[in-house]
Amino acid sequence: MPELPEVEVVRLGLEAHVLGHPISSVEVLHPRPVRRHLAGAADFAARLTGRTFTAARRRGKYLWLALDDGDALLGHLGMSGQMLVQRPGVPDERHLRVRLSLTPQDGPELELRFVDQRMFGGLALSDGGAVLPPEIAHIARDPLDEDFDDSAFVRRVRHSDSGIKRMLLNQGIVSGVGNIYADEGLWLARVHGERPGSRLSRADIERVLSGCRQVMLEALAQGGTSFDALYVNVNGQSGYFDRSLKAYGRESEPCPRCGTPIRRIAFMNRSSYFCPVCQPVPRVRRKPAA
DNA sequence: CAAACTACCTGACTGC
DNA sequence: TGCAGTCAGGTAGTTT
Repeated sequence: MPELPEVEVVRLGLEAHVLGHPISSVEVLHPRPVRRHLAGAADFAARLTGRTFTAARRRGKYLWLALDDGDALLGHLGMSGQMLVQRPGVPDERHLRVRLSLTPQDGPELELRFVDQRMFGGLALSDGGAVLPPEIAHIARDPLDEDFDDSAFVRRVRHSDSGIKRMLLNQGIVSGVGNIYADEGLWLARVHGERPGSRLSRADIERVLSGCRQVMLEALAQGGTSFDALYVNVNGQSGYFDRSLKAYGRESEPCPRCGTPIRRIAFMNRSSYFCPVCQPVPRVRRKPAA
């Protein structure tokens, strides 16, 4: 499940491999991943053909490839998306959805392939989106962005009665954090995800932020190992998941800090994992007497 | 107007 | 063996 670190690894791989090579053809094999391109698949293909990528950028879990004329190819990996850089002739992946053929001035042809089993992700051509696509103007900066405003985040959290995990997952407040890293960051900070923002101290919120940063930087360090071989590791998977998670997916296993079994609860149609001792469940707030 | 809910998708897995 | 049901979860759109 690609969250910020996985998307950043993909961005680094794209930056290393696809910039400066004219797009010679575009093939859309399934309409759904280009559904956000309202003019349709044929227009999507026609408008990309002949153009060249000049930069690979990211905000949160969105990434985009700037084009030489100020537009951009905007992408999101959704739940299962991958960007693969392949030589032509390598057999198509089972869930290959879009193929961009690139023709470098010198050197062999390349393909940028968008592969996505579940098709929650997608690609679109963003008019004027080279610097920041207008389609994602509502997406907040992510905690690894040097311009992320910690004190504004703290203020916003403390002015809301929403649970802290809900706010971590709200990409309009802070981007890049998904269910997995939210649980890990909260575990590191020893804060329960259902504690209302308004009842957290400044220090609590700062610990949550730094917890999220820590776990995302660790994942990035593990996932960003080698992408200069072809058959790029531009795939939205980091080796982080199985190895280093402390809480997520570890129901009934001992908390690495105190040994208490990790608990799982339903949350927003998904799961939350936490240590009931390190991260005490907030006392249920009683409604004011009528 | 913010918060909460639902649709979108496929494949791995579980239980009968 | 087969098949229905459940789960995974980011985002946008809808409802409350």
